[in-house]
Amino acid sequence: MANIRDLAKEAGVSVATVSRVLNGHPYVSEEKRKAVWEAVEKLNYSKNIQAVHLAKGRTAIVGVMLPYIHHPYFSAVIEGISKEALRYGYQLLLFQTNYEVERELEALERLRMRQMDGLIVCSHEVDWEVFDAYQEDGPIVLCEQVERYDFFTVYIDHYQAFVRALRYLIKKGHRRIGYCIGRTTGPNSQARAAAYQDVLREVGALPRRQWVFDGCLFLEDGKRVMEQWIAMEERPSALLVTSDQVAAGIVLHARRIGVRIPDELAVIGFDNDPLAEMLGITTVALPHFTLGERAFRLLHHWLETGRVARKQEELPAQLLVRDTA
Amino acid sequence: MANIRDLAKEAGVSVATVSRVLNGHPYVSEEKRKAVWEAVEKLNYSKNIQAVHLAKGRTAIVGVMLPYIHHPYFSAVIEGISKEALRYGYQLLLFQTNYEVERELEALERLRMRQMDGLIVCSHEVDWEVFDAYQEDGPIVLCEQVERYDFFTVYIDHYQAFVRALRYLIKKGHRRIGYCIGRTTGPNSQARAAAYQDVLREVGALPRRQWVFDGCLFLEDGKRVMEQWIAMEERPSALLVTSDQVAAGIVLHARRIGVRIPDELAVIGFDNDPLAEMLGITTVALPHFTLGERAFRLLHHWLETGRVARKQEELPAQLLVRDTA
DNA sequence: TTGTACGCGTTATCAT
DNA sequence: ATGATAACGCGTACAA
Repeated sequence: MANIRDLAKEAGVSVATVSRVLNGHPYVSEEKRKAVWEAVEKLNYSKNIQAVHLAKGRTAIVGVMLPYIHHPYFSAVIEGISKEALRYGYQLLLFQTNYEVERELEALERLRMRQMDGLIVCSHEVDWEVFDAYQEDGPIVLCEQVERYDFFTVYIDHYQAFVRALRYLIKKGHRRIGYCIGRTTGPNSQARAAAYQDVLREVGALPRRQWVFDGCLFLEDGKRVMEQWIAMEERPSALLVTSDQVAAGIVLHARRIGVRIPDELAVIGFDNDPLAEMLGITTVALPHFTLGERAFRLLHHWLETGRVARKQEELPAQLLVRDTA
Repeated sequence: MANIRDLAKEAGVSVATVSRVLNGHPYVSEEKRKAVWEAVEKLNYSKNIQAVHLAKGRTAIVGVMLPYIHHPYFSAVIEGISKEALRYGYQLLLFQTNYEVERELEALERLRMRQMDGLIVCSHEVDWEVFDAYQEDGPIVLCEQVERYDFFTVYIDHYQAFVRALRYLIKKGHRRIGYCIGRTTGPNSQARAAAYQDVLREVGALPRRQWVFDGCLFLEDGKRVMEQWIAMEERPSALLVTSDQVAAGIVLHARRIGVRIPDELAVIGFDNDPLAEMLGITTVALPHFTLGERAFRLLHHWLETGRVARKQEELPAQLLVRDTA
């Protein structure tokens, strides 16, 4: 493949001039400019972007760390990131981790190796401490509320969102309340657990371990929850379900087996997935797409200017009352 | 940041030796090896991957071109690609195109600039001719059946899949048959259109333009289709719906407005989405995840060995009869 | 307006 | 086993 030196020879100019022409710099005579472009044409030249990256010390690539892609929540976040990245001429490098520590560390190492200019972490397993250690290698944006460390973050206040949904259920007269969650680790999950404890105690209701359903991510998990629920001696009368997919699974399976919702079981989902709207599921709308957008913008603004208005940004959640609670 | 020369100086060896140690080459004395690793530690050294890429002429990065991410079909394909990429130590660079020609060309230009070793095209708008022109710049895998050009392809025979579903409907006595599709352009869509024409004519039934519903991608589109259907003077008695999301939208809205399925309207979805299973939707199971896997493997095998068993691979589709047709 | 020369950080070849 | 040195291809400071 032809390189910049071949072009220079062909066009009868210096490599510096070639570079200037290629990058649209001023102070190049029209005839040399023309000669260079003709050489480009003739030699079928194309820039080697790797060399550009090396020479400039930046890549206009942003890494995206996330456990899996095939999930409405994460694919919405990426879509938001992607849209903004496109807009500002950045590219996205994907790091799927499956919540494996090994994978997460590898992504961080890539930041250290300067493969990308920054990293957006959608969700993770390793401790904040680890991320903190990598902050000197490049800007990192976390999609969660962080205490004790000084990170760039864009987040939803899951504690408050949970509190609001719980209070709503309590106002409706519920005291036996449980919830479904994707996993129990991770700050978002822990915030929810705390809210659950706090609010229930507040009204003298009993938080029960067996009313917390773990591993709830997909539609099928909702079916499983419903099967467990029906088999229980003491059933909760209401469930907070941190994914509308799961909530939909619950509602659909309930219909099938003749459990009346919300009379026998009230359900509040999270996300405001189109599926929740279609099924009339009461839900806490979460701005996932916007979360991705803002995460990218924060990173981008930092990369381009070296400063930001504020390092933390909170996004609102909103309870949408429909038919299931 | 410390570089390899700093290491050499610190360890009292040459850069060549440093490189050997860093890459685990043999023929290095134990003491020098130790000295180098100590220098790495002391100077907090990390490789610059951009320089590695430049020097080696390859990146172990694969590009993925797709219109959007936030859709069950595409996110399943990526998940398949991602899983295999992880396994073989490759990284994924995302090119979201929104089916805009401009974006697609940009992705191809990136291949030309050697930003990645190869490209997987999940779906696209531009003509095959364009892709053909870029084949010399790196291996390209298309996820569709291609005639007239010699591409790497992994595909589902959508013509046959459609034929089989249509024949099933006809055997059930349906003659007024329509279908829902994501878009009308693109080889997969055209194969389906051809199957529709061919099979209906075969039995003397009438293919009708107004029974072809375009722009059907998401759940909400199913609702829209149902509203259009109910408003029709002459309604089809059966619909092939090329996305289970849309099929679910149809089925759910039908329930709501009291349209009996399959009696008044038979529905066959595509994908075998969990939602289809939960709703008892008859569907044509399509191996999206596997498609992604195979696409990556094909590319990977070519990159590593320079040859493949065969450049084209067909994946099976299977009709799963449930309750809606 | 143009060219020379060096820097970016590695890898790889070729001596020794 | 080890070291000089030449690629890899581009950007740019500096000089002219």
